[in-house]
Amino acid sequence: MTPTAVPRPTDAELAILRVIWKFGRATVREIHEEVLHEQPRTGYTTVLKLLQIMTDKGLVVRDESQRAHVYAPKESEQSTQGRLVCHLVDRAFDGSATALVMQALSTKKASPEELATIRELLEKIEGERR
Amino acid sequence: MTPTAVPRPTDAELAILRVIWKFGRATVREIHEEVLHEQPRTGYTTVLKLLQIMTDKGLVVRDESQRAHVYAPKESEQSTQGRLVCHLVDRAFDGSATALVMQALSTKKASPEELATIRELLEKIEGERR
DNA sequence: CGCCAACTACGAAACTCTTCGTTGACACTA
DNA sequence: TAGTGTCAACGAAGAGTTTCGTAGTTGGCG
Repeated sequence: MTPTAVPRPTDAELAILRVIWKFGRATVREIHEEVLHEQPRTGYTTVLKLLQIMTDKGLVVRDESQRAHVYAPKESEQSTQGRLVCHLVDRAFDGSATALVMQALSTKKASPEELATIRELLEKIEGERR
Repeated sequence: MTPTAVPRPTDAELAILRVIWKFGRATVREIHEEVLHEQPRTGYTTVLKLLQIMTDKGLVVRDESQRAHVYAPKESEQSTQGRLVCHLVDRAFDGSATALVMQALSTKKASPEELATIRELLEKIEGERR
């Protein structure tokens, strides 16, 4: 099955996607070992099964030319994150991305450097408005 | 059962929470009619069942003094949103709230007024740093 | 009182998510 | 070639989510 629209990844799937994004491409074993750092109680076959499901869903693509299959993301990290943000905004913030931004800024601490980066982006957006 | 920690609401639960937040408190019928505007194919008993589950989970509190029970949020809208944002930040943004903010600002459009509001918050945060 | 409408409660079905045990295939090596 | 370790595939179990049909309860009214 090859769905046209890439679905939202689940929590366990995201844990795997984070590793694949980090490495670019990786085998099941590499992913498994990396996942163990975050979730020490994860079985190898659990990761494998997830990857098979994710391949069916179209979240990752699989290179089977080697014995140890190599997995790569189908979509960029940004695209996936964007979809997740949109979903949360619609679900919990009545469609207002600004409300989410305010919430995020209030809740979690950002370093001065990060604040400066956000400020730059703000100015860039405001600049484009004119 | 009365769990100590309030869990994250599911998607269907959030649709109901949005209505309750909007009204402050509401009966099943009121919630159902409001939900119909967004999800036209939702049965009355579906909403009722969800509310019963949400009561068990501690997402809402129920006033049974009237025949038509009245539901109210257990937690504020902000607290719930904060928890959801934290979860997404951890799951998909490697713990960086800034990355999520950047993504949200890039993806969805904000009005000049909203941008100004965000800018104010930024300055307030930067001010507290000193 | 007896009926109707509105309401809650219950249980089950269908579906997804997550996990893992088992199996069989493959390759290296002694 | 027989044994050992690594790998993917498969199936199933258990939990959670979502939906809704059905049943039982309650209040009001003729």
